Amino acid sequence: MGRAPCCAKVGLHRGPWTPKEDALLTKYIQAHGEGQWRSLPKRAGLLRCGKSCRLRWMNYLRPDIKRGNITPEEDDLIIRMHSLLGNRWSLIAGRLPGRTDNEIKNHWNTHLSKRLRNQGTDPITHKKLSSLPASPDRNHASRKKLPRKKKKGKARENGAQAEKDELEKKTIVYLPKPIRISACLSSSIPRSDSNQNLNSFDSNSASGSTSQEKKGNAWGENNNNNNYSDYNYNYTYCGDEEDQGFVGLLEEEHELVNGSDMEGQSEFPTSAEQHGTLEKLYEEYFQLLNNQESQEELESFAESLLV
DNA sequence: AATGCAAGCAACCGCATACGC
DNA sequence: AGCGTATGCGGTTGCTTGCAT
Repeated sequence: MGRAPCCAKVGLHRGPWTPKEDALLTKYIQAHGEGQWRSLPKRAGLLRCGKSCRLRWMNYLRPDIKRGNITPEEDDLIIRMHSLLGNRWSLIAGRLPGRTDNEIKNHWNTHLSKRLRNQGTDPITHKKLSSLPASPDRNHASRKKLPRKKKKGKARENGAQAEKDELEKKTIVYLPKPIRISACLSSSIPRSDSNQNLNSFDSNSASGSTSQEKKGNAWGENNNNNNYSDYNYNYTYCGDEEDQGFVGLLEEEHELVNGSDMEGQSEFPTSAEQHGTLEKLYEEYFQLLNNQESQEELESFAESLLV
């Protein structure tokens, strides 16, 4: 179906944001809340496209964002989550309060994948690399050797995608595709009312959240009663084939197994508790990894990451 | 001090999907 | 049911910075 570009490209600013633009955007969102990204720039007096505003806000300006200093614990959790979820950066970010999907993605591409490779682990499959040369790294080192081109675009359909497809054929790892829960639940939550759920946004909740959860309080009010329901809202898992795929994925992690009661996994901690979120999750996962008795528990843990 | 290269990261782009009409 | 719009996500690009030569 035809689709209008997200913005008229003419006359709009691009590239790095200036402090003035940041201030305008912040001020506007403080006053009016998030959402309505398309019309926001105009109302806020910004010469940016809505997409750009959203991204800037989500990845940089939100008050709850932690920047830099990714801890070894976070690293480890990212690696483990990646082994379960693949490149679902927003889902991974959703379990790391204050981290954005972009930050995690960048961190992965620049540090973690490299580290895994150095440790003899394939960063894509998380399996031990054979003696074969490592798969080509698509990050800077390799890319910089090529002349810079203005255009990208269909890269996915071309070389990169072909390479990826080839890899997937070899590894046969079927990842579940997250879908919006409203497709599965009869009582869907309306999406674009910027005044709804004002209290549901946890100022410490992760990025990668949907507009739904982000509406409202980004300013630290209502820090009690926080919830992470956006993932309940946004992602559920209701495909049979893909279920099997996911199980298949888990089965490849043979050592995985039993552990704690996963009841309540969908209940995330309040902001007061969030400091322990990462630690708890990590511990839970670690227990599962080390307990060889029940694969089901691990599966349910993994599913809880999606639901 | 100047230059080139690599790393890091912010931002852009296209696509997928939900939703409203 | 079909179409158009809004939003979110992941892949990719390109600018900035730091380091090596």
